[in-house]
Amino acid sequence: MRKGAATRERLLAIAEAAVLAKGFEATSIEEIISEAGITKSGFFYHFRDKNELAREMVRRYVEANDALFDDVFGRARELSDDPLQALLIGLKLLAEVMADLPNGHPGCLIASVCYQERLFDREVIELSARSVRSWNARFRGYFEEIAAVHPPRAAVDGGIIMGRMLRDPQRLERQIMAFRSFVGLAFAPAPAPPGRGGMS
Amino acid sequence: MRKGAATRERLLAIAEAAVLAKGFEATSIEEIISEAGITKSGFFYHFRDKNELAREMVRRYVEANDALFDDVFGRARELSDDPLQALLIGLKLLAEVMADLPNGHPGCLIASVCYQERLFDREVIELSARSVRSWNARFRGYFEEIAAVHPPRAAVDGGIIMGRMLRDPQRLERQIMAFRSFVGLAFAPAPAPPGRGGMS
Amino acid sequence: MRKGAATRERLLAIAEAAVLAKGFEATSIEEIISEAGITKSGFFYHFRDKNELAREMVRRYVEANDALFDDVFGRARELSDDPLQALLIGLKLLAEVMADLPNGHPGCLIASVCYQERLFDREVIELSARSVRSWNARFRGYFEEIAAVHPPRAAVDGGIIMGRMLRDPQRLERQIMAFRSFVGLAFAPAPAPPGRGGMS
Amino acid sequence: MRKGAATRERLLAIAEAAVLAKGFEATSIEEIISEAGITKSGFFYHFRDKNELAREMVRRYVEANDALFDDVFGRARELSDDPLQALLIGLKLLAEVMADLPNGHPGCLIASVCYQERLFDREVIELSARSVRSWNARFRGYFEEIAAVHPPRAAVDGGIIMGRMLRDPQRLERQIMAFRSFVGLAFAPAPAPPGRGGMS
DNA sequence: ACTAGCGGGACTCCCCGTTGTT
DNA sequence: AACAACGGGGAGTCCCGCTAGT
Repeated sequence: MRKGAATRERLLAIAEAAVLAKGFEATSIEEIISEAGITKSGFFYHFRDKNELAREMVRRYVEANDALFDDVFGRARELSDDPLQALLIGLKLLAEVMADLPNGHPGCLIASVCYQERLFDREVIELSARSVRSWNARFRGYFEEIAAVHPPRAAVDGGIIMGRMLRDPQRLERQIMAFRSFVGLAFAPAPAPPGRGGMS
Repeated sequence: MRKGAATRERLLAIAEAAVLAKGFEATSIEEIISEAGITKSGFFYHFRDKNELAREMVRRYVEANDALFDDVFGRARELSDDPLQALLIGLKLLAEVMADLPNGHPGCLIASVCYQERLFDREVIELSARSVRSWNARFRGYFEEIAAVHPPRAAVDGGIIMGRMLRDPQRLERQIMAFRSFVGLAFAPAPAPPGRGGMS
Repeated sequence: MRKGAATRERLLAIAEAAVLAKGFEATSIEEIISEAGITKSGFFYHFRDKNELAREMVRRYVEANDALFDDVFGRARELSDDPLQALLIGLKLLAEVMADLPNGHPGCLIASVCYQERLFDREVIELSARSVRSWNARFRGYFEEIAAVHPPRAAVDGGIIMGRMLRDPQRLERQIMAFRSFVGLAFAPAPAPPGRGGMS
Repeated sequence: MRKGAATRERLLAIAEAAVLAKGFEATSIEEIISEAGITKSGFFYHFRDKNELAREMVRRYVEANDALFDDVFGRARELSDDPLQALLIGLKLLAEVMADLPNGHPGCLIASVCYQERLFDREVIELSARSVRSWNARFRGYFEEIAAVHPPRAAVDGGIIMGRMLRDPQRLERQIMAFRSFVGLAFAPAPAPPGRGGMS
């Protein structure tokens, strides 16, 4: 019972690393178990099939990620009462965490899933989509808190990956426009941001 | 010879769609040829092996993408002499192109390659990296032109995917910091329209 | 110990149904235990291996069958002193029993074994053969009793299955000839009701 | 094209022999190909999967059987104008054919299928049922021709196997009753067959 | 510019049975 | 009387690529 849980955890960790490097289909069970030092029977005792492995892998990743975000932005919150300052501090902390990873960020498991969506069952891709939506909600929440204090000057959101994951075709368009307004802000003479009418 | 080129093109198109949906490893030659209506021998007449298919697929994708960018930003250039205005117009045009795609952007083949890098030979991933670098160079060029005219207020660039593709672990950190400065700009003292947020 | 016997009996019943539907090899232990609601270890507590299950299954089936025959023909005997009448009564009773089974006769386990003989150890197929021989002996006995009273007009016995089970290649030939003499009798000059025909 | 058909035929013959000896599930593809002297790839070139093998195997068996019956009873017909005599001759010829088989009748593939029905797809079991029905129809036809000339004295038909194959639970009951009337005929004083009222 | 037929080698999944524990 | 965890060993499927033809 105790040993079983440890084995299971090891399998998930090994699988995650392999999937990030080669994709899900290209990651064979044989290779996972050979690294874990058990046999196929052991693997199939813990996971009924490869898709159950995927499910648990994604679940694990999402949980870890949420915990990290909660931790980072929670600590940031304690350092400043101004929500804008808190977010900026949080992002700085996050950047530091990422910078501390030994060989770069291993990559986003969700993005990997998204580019092989046909391989996974409903549950896995719903899990992924839900997780993306929760990140979205988190930042939207922060922005609304900030907007209540500081008047905003521009709007942002997703990208190609989010558009795929959430099945929202307009998201890419909005994202390009957001980048555009960022460019506008970055180079604009201090006040007077680029308005819609004056440009296209 | 004419018929051959058409068959080859069909194979590449079918393969690209399948790879975007399921990844490269999960896309079998057998499935491509069955959709193309030829036999395996026919496939191997056109491509010596699966990696040559990948190579030509990526080459095709990069060329189409570069042509699109050249077209969009070239036309934008003709509409304004100010490089900042030109970039903003170009991005607007790009967003329109993306919005016109029937069922959303099919996804980025390069990103797909990036998340399965172990599967491809040197040439394919170099091709991809070169392409990413060229997009980078393109925008850097634009930014430099702009900076020569307008004093900049912040700096930008990549993300997780770029970091992976170009093997530059610090890029993610820089990207988070860029997003951070964007947030700083967006809410800095100055009036403007309200917005929502997110991250890719 | 009481609970154990019940579990064991349940296992045998589930196994018998599954074997009749799919054959012995196709009936996995895993599926039996899942239907019985226990684990594999529980199964191996009751049966040392799969062949012991087969043995006990066949033994159980043969015993039940013999008991049924003893009962039916025993009761028939009490109803008439003439052995021919007794046999005819017994067959009628048997037909009634079969007609009362809810969804038809489940099939003959012995026939099933016979068509997968390579899968079983000596003991199982000997058990089966002995059982077939005992049915044979039973009917031969009845026939001899009858022949002592009524002069016979023809002779009968086995079929393909019996031929296989008893390893007697001539049996099929004899069976066809028996059917032939039956046909001869049925249509021989003498009045009687009309009929339809077939063959097993 | 020529070589392919020969290989395919060999595979079918080997498979049939093995299935008759051990059942379908217990007959592994590996063992078939090893006897045929080719590799698994060769096998899967000819049959998409194991069930397609089963389908073609049954189809082949039914065709051969029908051809044999047509031949035997056709020849019998030419030897006598009386349908009863023709059937009796045909059965004699059939018995001779069976007796000439080197090591006894290999067994009935249809019976084998019938005892593992859960393993096969719809098409296979329908094929089998259709074939059984066609045997039935054949004999019924003969009997009707005969009955038109000779007044019949009893009725017959199927058995356990037919009951299973055709999903007709009453068939076994009728079969026992047929055997009963046969016994009655065999031992009855020449005329006056056993009537219903006088016995049960 | 293709096709038929097959080799060789995974990969997923499953299955029977064992060992240690309760 | 039964469970957790795993060993060892295929079975069936599929896939990439080659050769010989046409």
